Amino acid sequence: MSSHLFALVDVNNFYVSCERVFAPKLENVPMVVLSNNDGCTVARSAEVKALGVKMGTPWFQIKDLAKTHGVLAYSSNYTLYGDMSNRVVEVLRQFTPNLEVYSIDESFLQIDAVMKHYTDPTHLGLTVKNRVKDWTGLPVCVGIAPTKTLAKFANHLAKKHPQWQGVCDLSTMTKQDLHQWMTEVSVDEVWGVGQKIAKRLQLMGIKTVFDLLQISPQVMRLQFGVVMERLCYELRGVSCLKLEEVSPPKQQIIASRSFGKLVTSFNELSESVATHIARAAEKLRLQNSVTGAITVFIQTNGFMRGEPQYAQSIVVPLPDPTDDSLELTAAAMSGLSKIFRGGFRYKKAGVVLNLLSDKPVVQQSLFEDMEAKGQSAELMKTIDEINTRFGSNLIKSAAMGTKQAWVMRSDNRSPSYTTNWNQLPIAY
DNA sequence: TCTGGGGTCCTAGGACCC
DNA sequence: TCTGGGGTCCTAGGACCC
Repeated sequence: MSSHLFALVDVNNFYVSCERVFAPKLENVPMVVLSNNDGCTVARSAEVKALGVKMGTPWFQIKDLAKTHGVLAYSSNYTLYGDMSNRVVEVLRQFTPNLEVYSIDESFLQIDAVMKHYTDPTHLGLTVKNRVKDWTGLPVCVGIAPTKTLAKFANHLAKKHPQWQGVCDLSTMTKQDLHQWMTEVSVDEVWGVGQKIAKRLQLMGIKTVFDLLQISPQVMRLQFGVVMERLCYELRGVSCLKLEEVSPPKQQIIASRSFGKLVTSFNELSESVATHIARAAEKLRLQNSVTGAITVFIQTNGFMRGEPQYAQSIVVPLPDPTDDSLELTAAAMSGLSKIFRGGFRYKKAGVVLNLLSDKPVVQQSLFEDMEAKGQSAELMKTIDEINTRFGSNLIKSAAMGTKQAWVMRSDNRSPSYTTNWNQLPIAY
């Protein structure tokens, strides 16, 4: 098996750092960046994190604390952040073309092929970090490991332990040291473990990353599903998640906003929906795409207990796929009129453009068809693997549709196992 | 004894991410 | 009083067809 080496490069406190590049006097000043309507904190400086302010905390809840500690608050400027993000990626591309832009402030680099230019992975990491700082003014941390999930973990360690100067390489670490670090980090820090799963893990007595490492991936598969199974393999150093160099085409475009004030009338809602359609349609044309159906949704403020709640959405199919604002607006209005109810105070409205997939329309399902299309080898392998893992002839046949692959159990309870075709674990 | 069974598409909802 | 916006993937189950 070929072994990989991934580096995750992540800008520290991205939005805050962007603001600081253009206003150096903000360096070391406690500050936050706020979301739309100045509702939530979406970025916190290190000083504010140290005060215990969590990501996403509503601004009104920390206003007093902010006053006491002289915390400055900035409204967000996404144009600026997008521009800075591009600059960082340009610098990273100097190191390798094998790069995945994972989010506005994070990129994965596959670095095995370029390691020969460096004394060790840490050397590469430090070089990356320093060059990004020199060329963009932004501070980054680098996590290096044989899988993406472990690289995430390494990045987390790099951020928490300044003595490493922002670079943490797990690939050359001894097993004992790695396990020691894993016992010191809570399992909810793992990439892919959110609130709900963390809670269930807690109940099972799994508290640290190391605890999770002790459970076999097959067992976790039965309890939690295929995503968790992959995660467990990744923690063990078995790479299941590939580098996604070319970002797949979007499946949907969303435009939505909360209202500054609650609104009650159809007219107010229709005005905002029209605005959202205009923004979404612009994005749509920008990527030369068309939509075959749009979703319109409206909702009241779920935080207001005791207030009558209403949330509804509707899918409006379009007779012909289009990117035309007028047609889309007309469709959206007809949808809105169907879901609008008077007597409620609305907080949010939005639209979703459902993009047409360029995947083949249905491939008739049976296995022989796949054989003809030359897709059976991989499928057979997968079936074998599943049968081996579950210790019996669980799988009878398999098929593939537009979005999913599924397999039939030999006991005819079907479909027992469906999964996104491209997302099957690729290594064991 | 067992009320048809297999195949496909679609939607809703849950979970996660930044 | 005041609680973001934009995405992805996976699964279960209903509708429908023959």
